[in-house]
Amino acid sequence: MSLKSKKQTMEALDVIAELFPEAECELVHSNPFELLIAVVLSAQCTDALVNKVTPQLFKKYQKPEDYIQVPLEELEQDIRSIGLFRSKAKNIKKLSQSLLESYNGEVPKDRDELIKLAGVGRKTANVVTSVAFGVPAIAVDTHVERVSKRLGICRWKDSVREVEETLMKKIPQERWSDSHHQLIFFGRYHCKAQSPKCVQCPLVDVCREGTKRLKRNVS
DNA sequence: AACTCGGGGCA
DNA sequence: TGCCCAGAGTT
Repeated sequence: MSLKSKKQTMEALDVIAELFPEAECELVHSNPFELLIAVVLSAQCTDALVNKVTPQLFKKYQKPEDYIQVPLEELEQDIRSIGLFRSKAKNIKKLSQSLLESYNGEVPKDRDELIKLAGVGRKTANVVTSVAFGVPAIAVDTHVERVSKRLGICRWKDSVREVEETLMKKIPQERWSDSHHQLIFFGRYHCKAQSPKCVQCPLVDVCREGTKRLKRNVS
């Protein structure tokens, strides 16, 4: 099966953009440091869950120093209602330490620097650079990966890195950030992992799974 | 490449 | 009440 061309990819993305024209980062934050913490917290849990703890959290902790000074158990307690809180608390303390030691307590704008921080991987680094600093980037999370594969924008067997590279090749740079958010919204609310809304999907005929699902009478 | 980590949310 | 969701780190 041949890969979808640039033109076909952009046609599909235009349809998605029409469905979610207002798509943007859903993590509540008011500066790059808060965003970084929010994205680290959001690993393996939903943005909605993170948004429940961050208002109180950001009131209590504003600077890297605040996270360094607090006992680990207390920070764990403050984020207990979201998953993986132990490792996340440890990572936030480590990350804050690195920020102070190597970056004067500021969040670095360079993706390769961000990725060195504890708890920060490709996805987190891309979100922070693009949302906080306006650097064009495509962060590949499970939604982006699933949608890209179902629509044939990339190959089934592609790694996260390959998905990212393919998307960057097929999408003009000025649309990276918008498309990234629109793909996430499309995956989260429409092209869901288990129960995608194929019946009302404008892209069924393009999709590798859609028509099969409809024939099996799966909505 | 496969496995682990830990909760909330929803059927 | 048990299944589904969601990245980074480790081996």
